[in-house]
Amino acid sequence: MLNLYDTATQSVKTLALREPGKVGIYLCGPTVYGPPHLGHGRATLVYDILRRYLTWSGLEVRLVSNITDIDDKIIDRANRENRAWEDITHKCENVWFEAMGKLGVLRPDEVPHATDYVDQMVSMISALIERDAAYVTDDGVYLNVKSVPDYGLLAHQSLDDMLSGGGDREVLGASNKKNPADFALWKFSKPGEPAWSAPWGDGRPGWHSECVVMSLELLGEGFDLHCGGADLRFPHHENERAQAVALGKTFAKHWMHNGFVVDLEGEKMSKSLGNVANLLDLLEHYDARAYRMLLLQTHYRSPVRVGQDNIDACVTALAGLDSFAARTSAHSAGTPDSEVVQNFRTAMDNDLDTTAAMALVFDSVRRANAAMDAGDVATVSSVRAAVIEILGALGLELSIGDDIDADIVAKGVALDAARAARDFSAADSIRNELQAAGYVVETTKDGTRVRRG
RNA sequence: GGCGACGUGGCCGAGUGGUUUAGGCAAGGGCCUGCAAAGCCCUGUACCUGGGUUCGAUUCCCAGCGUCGCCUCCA
Repeated sequence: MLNLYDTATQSVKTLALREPGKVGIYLCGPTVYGPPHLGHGRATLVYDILRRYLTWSGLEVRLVSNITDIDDKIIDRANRENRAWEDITHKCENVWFEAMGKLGVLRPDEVPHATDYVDQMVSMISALIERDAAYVTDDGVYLNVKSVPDYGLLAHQSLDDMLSGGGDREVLGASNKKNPADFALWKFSKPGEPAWSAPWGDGRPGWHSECVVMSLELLGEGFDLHCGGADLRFPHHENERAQAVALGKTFAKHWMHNGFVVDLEGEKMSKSLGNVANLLDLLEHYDARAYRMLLLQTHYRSPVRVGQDNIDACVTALAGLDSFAARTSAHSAGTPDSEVVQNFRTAMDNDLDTTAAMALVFDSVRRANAAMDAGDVATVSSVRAAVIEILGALGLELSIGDDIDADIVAKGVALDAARAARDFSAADSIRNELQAAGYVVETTKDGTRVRRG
C-alpha cells in the first residue's frame, strides 16, 4: 500500500481509502487566463505519475481536476484586452489540454468548471451564513475563520502567529472584515463584470469556494486525497478545508503537495517575480518525455531547476533507453521479472520514491544489455518486460523508431552490402547521409539497424 | 517576527550510524567495431562550519553560516 507524506500531519502515512480498491483524488487545476508555465507542468506530471501508479497497482482511481474559469485575473485580462472573458477561458483551456497532451498527462476523469457549479456555491455560502460562520459586508460575503477551531492546520501556524507576522503586507478588504484572516466566499460584481445572482447580492464566487464545492460535489465527504502545488497549501487549501469544517463536513483525508520549479538562483518561479518560464517553449524545443524524466529523477517534494543542462542530460538518458528498447525489440514477449517489479513497487510505496525507481530501471537496462551481449535471451526478455512495465506505470514510453520509409530501409541494406564488400568509403558515405537526415545508425550482429533518433 | 525545508563528488540528484555507500549527465582508461555508433567492463574516494553523543557520524543532538519557501497573486 502506498505510504505518502501528508501535509496535515507532517508525516508519511499510509494512504487510507474510504472504499477498498477505490481512490478519489482532487487536484486543483489551473485558472485559465494565460499560458501554462513550468510549474503547472510539474504539478500535473507529478499527479499524473501518482495516478498512473495507483491505477497500475490495481486501484480504481477517480481523478477530479477543475478548471477555474471565473476569477479576478480573468476579468482583468478581459478588460485590458477588451475581450469577452469566455473567449479567454476557452482559448486558455484548449492550450492547457493541448500542452498536457504533449506532456503525456492523461486527462482527468472529471474536469469540472467553476462556472457550472455556481448554484451549488450559492447554496453552500447560504448554509455558512445560516450557521453564522459567514457574514455579508458591503463588498461580499466572508467566512469568519474564528468559527473554525483548527484553522491553520495546513499552514501549521495558529491564527495569532499568522497575523503577527507577514511584514507589511496589505490585508485585503481589512476594513470590512471581522478578522483580518477572514476570506471572501462571494464578491459583489461591479457594473459590466460577469455576475451570478445570489440572495445577498449578485456577484461571483471566491476561488476557495469553487474548489471546496466541486470536490465535495464530485467526490463526496471524506474523499481520499487532495493535492496541488506547495503554494496552494495556504491559503487556498486551508480555506477550502475551513469551509467544509464550518459546514460540519469531513473534508480530504490526506493532503499532498509538490515542490516548486525554481530558477537559476534557486528562487521559486512565480508570477510576481516575473521569472516564469513558459511550458510551451519547453515543449517546442525538447522531447516532452525529458521533463517527465527530470521529475522522475527528483523527489516530488524537492525543488527542481528546469534548465537546458539538466533537460539535455535527460534527453541523453532517454536516448539510451530508446536504444535499449530498439536493440532488444526482438525479445519483447517476455513475462516481467517479478523481483524487479516488486522492487519497483517497494520504491514507489515509499512516498513515491521515483528516483529509486529510475535507478532500478537504469540498473535493469544495463543488466539486460549485458545479457543481450552474452546471448542470454531469457534474461533479456524478462528484464526488458519489467522495464517496459515500470516505465509504463510511470507514463514513459520508449521509442523504437522503426517507422521508417522503404527508401531508408533500402539504404540500410545498401550499407550492409557495402560493408560486406569491404567498400568502407561507400558504407561511410551512406551512414553519413542517414545520420545527417536525423537517423540513428547502429551496427549489430544481424546487420545495420536504422531508426529514428 | 512566526512556521517550514535545504546545504552531497565536475554538474544534476537519492540515501544511509560502520563492510560493494544509488542513479543520470559529463570525464578518463579498456573491450567490441574496418572506423564509428550502440553496448559492456573499470576509474573518481563527495557529504557547509564548529561543538556534542557514540567504539564509530555525511547520517543523531546543539550552535553558527548560507540558500530557499509559506505567513491572504501563485502549480
